[in-house]
Amino acid sequence: MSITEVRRRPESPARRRVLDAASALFYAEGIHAVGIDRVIAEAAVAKATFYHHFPAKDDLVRAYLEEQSDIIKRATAPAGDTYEERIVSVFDAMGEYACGPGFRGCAFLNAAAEYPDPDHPVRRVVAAHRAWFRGLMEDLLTAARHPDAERTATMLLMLRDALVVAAGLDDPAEARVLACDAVRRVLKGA
Amino acid sequence: MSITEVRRRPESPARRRVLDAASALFYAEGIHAVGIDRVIAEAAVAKATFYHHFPAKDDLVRAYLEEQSDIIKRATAPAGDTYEERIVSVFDAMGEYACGPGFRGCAFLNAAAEYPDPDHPVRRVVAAHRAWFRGLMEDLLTAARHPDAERTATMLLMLRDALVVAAGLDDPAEARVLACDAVRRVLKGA
DNA sequence: CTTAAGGTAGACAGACCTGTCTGGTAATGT
DNA sequence: ACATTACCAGACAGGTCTGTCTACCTTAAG
Repeated sequence: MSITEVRRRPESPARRRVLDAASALFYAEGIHAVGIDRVIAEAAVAKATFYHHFPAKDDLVRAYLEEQSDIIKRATAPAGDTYEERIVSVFDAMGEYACGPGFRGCAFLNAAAEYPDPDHPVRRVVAAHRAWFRGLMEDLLTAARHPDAERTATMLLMLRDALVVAAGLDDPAEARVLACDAVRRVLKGA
Repeated sequence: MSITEVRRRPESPARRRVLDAASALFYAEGIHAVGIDRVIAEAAVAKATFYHHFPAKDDLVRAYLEEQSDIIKRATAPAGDTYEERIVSVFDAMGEYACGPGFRGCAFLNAAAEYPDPDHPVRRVVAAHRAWFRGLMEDLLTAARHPDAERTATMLLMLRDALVVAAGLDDPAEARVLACDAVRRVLKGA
């Protein structure tokens, strides 16, 4: 499997349709609640084709979460003059997204709730995404010579969790405003 | 179904065993992942007996969450001299519990992840529990004449979510300390 | 031209799911 | 004495789950 090969067939249409259908269904209804038959029907793909691209359902779940992680990483661009503005801008963008239609909490936290084993490949993707976010926060803090970057970065990761959970269960607009406010208070209170 | 009747048979042994087995299994492995057959086998109860006490699986799930909510409410006793200490004590107690064995995040958030419909009875129990916690925080804040009790109470609810999520996915001891610290910063930054 | 890869359609196996039903036992309150 | 209630054992129905398999079609590279 050379790089050339990967480039030559970076994506097959059938695989793309499967991943799109699975992403929408898994996120909207939960992973265990959606069967393979539903996915292949929605994707208009033969069963053999599905199992050709994804040897098992868990591989599809992993691909779904990895793609979500990539999308979020690409869409996350801290903006602002001060380090505080840059950090708040990340939370505000997340809050804005959470106010859009079809938001149902965090795909990673929802998935983790369905996979109890921390060593499961799916949980590893969740852990990797959270580690990425925490690293982003720590980078922004250390670049600004924040006196307590490590601990504060973990707190900001926790506030991320708070935002997506509250936005999924209660009022997203309120969660957006309060999360940004809480971020400012946490940054100031160091 | 008079009060006398309810008092006379407040609990049957078989129902108790079912609820205990279901609580352990649902929390440890997830709700959709555990079938009725597993529950009745673990509870050593006949299938007809189970369906006699719980007409459908969702009734069992609701009873499970309602009992968890009652247990938490009974175990939650804010302690301390200042209002800040009383609030932090609640978070510290939650953090201590999260450091114990078998902790796998918040039963309510995990359940909500598996029930997408906000109007579902299970989701209503989740909403009621969260509303109780937020109300407890608001009461403690208003009793201390906090200038921004309503908004701060919601922030504290969000920090509760942050604590249970982080404790379930990362290091519970660290989550405990950082959550308490974040609570203090949020209270001071009003 | 041949071969390989990707695709379609759908039957099939074997397990597990929820929920119903039959039939019988034991205790209890009236 | 009688009726109700709780409980047990387990068969059963109808559906869904994951995953395998056969059989055939199409396209493109070597």
